Amino acid sequence: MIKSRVTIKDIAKALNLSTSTVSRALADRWDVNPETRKAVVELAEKLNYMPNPISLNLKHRQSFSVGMIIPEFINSFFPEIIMGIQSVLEPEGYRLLISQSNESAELEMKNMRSLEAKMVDGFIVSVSTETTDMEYFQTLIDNHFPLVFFNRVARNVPVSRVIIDDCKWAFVATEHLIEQGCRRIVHLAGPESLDVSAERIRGYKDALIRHGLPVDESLIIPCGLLMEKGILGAMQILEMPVLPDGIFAINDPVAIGAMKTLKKNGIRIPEDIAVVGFTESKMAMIIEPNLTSIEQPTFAMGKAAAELLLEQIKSNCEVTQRTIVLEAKINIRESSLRQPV
Amino acid sequence: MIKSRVTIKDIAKALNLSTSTVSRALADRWDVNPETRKAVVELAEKLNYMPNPISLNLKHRQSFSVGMIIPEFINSFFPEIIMGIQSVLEPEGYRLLISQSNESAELEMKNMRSLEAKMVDGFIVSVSTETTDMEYFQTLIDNHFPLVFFNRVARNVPVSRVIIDDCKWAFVATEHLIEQGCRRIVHLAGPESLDVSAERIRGYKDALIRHGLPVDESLIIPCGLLMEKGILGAMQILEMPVLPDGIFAINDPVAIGAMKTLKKNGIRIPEDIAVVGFTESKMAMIIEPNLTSIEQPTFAMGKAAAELLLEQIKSNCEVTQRTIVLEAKINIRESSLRQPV
DNA sequence: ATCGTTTGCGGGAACGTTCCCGAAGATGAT
DNA sequence: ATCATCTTCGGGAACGTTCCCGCAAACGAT
Repeated sequence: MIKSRVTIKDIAKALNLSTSTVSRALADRWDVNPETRKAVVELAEKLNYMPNPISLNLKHRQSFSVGMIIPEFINSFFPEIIMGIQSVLEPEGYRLLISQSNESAELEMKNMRSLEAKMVDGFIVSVSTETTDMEYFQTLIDNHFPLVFFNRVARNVPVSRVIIDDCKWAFVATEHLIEQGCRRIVHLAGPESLDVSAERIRGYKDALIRHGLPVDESLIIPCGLLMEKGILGAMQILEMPVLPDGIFAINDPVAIGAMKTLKKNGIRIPEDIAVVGFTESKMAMIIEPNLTSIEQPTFAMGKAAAELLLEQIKSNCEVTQRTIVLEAKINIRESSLRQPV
Repeated sequence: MIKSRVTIKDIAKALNLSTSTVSRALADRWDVNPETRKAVVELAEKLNYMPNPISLNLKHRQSFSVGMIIPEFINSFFPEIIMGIQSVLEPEGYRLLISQSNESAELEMKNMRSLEAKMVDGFIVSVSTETTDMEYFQTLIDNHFPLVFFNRVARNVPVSRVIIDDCKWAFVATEHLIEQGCRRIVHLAGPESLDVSAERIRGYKDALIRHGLPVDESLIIPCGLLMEKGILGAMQILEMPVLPDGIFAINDPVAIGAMKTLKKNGIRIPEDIAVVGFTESKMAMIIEPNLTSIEQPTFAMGKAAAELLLEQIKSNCEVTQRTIVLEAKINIRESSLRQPV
């Protein structure tokens, strides 16, 4: 490999200077003759000198890279968050190492250990559905290792996080259905292990109670996060003695799976059953009727998470445990529109 | 930051050995007393010693990371490829640094230079639609810098690539429409700057000719890659004096944009116009009717690209210029099915 | 002339690791 | 007993950079 880059030594030798002086000249220090500096800078330019980042890392005992742990990135949710993170990290000279857990706690742990061995300066994490053991995270925190959770946060761990108010927006989604005349609303719930699932159930119940509707636990169907689960959920709905007139789903794929199944069984949406999803996806605009959904500020979320992490890294890891709650919004579309707003 | 890791020195000091001996013991060299080795290994284990990758990088003058340049990753196409790449790179101890060009040649260049400064050991690239200047790539090749293109390859550059036979599969898609009885087939074409666009046009024309159909240049509508472009394309179609009876689109988003517009204008799919997309996406199964599409072997593509690159890196960058052509397949669904197969 | 002070530069250690080379002590052969 | 050989280990340079320290020359002030 002929990748012998120009080093500071080459410049020093060419100009008959010491490496120290060249280093200081390039760093724009005061104790170097303006003419010397000029010569150094010009030669560096000419030779296309780029400082070797690896040796700098060794000096600083930092890798200037951060590890990201996500469950998947086939849906556009996490890619959009990554874009937000990169927009902060890139200008600051940090690299992002992305690692998928495929919803497996074991792989999640393996990836984190691997990234730790690679000396990342911090972690940005969205936990898998399987993750229950918080010991490792706790150890990181105890060692003041920079760590930020987003979206799916670990329970009972004192750590910085970037989230939306899932309860509130589940409330908004459910309330919207009620306003559209729904009186018997099913909730296709997420995995129990996830904090967001519980929060959204809470918001769903709150909305029912607020509007004087009964909370019927049998209307809360544990589903999951995938489209296939939505199909299964819809099949359970079809077997109900009394059909519901509204569905609030944990996310868009589940909502869409349910819609496909219901439609196939001759149920009209939104006339018979109105549907609302969560976490805006491209698919919402493609399914017919278009899906009403809660839109999360993905880019801003990534941005905030990265900023929070950099703050921790740069502040020599003082314990700046903070929770940032971002705003979301509801996109009302045909799947829930029974009457003009 | 209390990230003082255990170093080889710590172990040496604790056991009253030299760093050389500890290094050799951990590297399982022959010239070290079995008892000494045992002591070293055990203490390393106990102290949870992890070799500092940065100092190793400095020694090897390699960063053990590869840069990836992609136009976007909101669609699932590139994420799936990334997964394929990671499956190869991870076990070999290489990191992947992903960088988006947002279809901008300028940003693409900026990102590549930035990654070069970070001393990546190679590049895996899918060029942006804007990229026309191949000089930089040529320079890399001249310097024997490890480089692999996939999917969207640079023209006229002698370099390794991983692709599918776009011409062939465009042929298959078009032929399928012909077999379904289509006689007047529109092609919603991709950006002219892209190699794949030209290849798919060629395959489209070949199929028409092979089946004795006229090639009408006015039926080739330059579109782009986004759903919005598909909508515009469909609007052009609607203004045609004679409507076509089939559409072959450059990709799924364009096909779906077109379908939505056509449906809105009362055109039945596939009865009036049959539609085929390209590069299988999740959306194909969601749009109604479900979209017939050409499915690319994304994971295998990423895997092959990574293997090709590692081969170049490890072989000290000998010029192993190779082109790997992978198989694809057609998924026939309702959007093109006029008669049972 | 003598003494501080400024200005500009170089020496060398350090970051954590590997690896070449040499040096002991033990062992074997003559 | 002598010498070659094997075994086991340590010294030290190197990777590219920064940074602390010290040193010399030039300068001004006394």
